Amino acid sequence: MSSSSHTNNGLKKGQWSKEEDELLKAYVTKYGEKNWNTVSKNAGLNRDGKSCRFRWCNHLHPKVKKGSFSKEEEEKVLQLYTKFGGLWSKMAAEFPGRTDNAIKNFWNGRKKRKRERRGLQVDDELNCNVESSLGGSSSQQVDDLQEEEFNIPEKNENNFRYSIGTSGITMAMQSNLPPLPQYPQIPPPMKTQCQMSESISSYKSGSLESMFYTPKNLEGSDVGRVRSSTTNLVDEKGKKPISLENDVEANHDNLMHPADLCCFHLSYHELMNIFFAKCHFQISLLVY
DNA sequence: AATTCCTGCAACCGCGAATGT
DNA sequence: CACATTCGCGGTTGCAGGAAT
Repeated sequence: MSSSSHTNNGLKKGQWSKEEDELLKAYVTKYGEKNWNTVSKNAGLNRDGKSCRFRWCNHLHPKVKKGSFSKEEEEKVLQLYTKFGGLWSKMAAEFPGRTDNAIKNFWNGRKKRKRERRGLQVDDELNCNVESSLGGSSSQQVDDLQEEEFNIPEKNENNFRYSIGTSGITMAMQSNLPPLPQYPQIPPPMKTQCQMSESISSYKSGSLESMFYTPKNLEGSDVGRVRSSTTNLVDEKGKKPISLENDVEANHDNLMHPADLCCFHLSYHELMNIFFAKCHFQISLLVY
């Protein structure tokens, strides 16, 4: 993108000059934010109407806040993402001072870095290979993620390896587990729409995200298949694959609320184990 | 000091929805 | 009702400047 480039109809493209900003600001302040094509003509700007609108809405509007996101703002973005998914304009509507474009840039920037660090292909994320978590390579991967994203200190390192990251909490238990602590009894899990037929507690490891944010459509609804090797998550029609990352980020509507967890025969001990180990993390971190 | 790499972010593009004629 | 125009959104690109080598 060159600051001096032009479109094929002679309109200017690229970076805005101070003079152009002043012209646009003066015009919009006087005549208001409408009919952007006439703004570009009448304000003496050799710019596309869309470009004028974008410049005003994202930079010149007096309510636009510039600069990097504070810690509080980062947390707010996270909250809004869990609420709206990738609907940037809706997020911006509840985020005074920040535009949809700014929020989108912030989010995509983080996501890009995260992916590059992990060195994962999207296809890899389609697979939640239960066995491989015990192997070593993938636990190294989650360790890296853990350190880089959240800086979580290891506890009981000889017995547990767990991590919280994009695809949720991954936990690989090794063979010499200590006895589980005693927790108050809870009623047996209820069977609901998913009708998982086996106890998920029999897994040695897996992605906790699949427990909390579970696609309503789990191909085949067959725990045996899930356990044996690969979990294929698909959309409502059962055709389009859903990556674990996209479970939350792109297919928010297809996800079950954590409150629907009762559809699984999930081991209470296993859940408690994870919660007590990492209780200072909010579940919302799972989508980060 | 020069070069390469990385990151943030401004801006463009295509598309669908809304509105006007 | 049909078509044209405008608007707004989300995805993507690529520049600029700082950091690392």
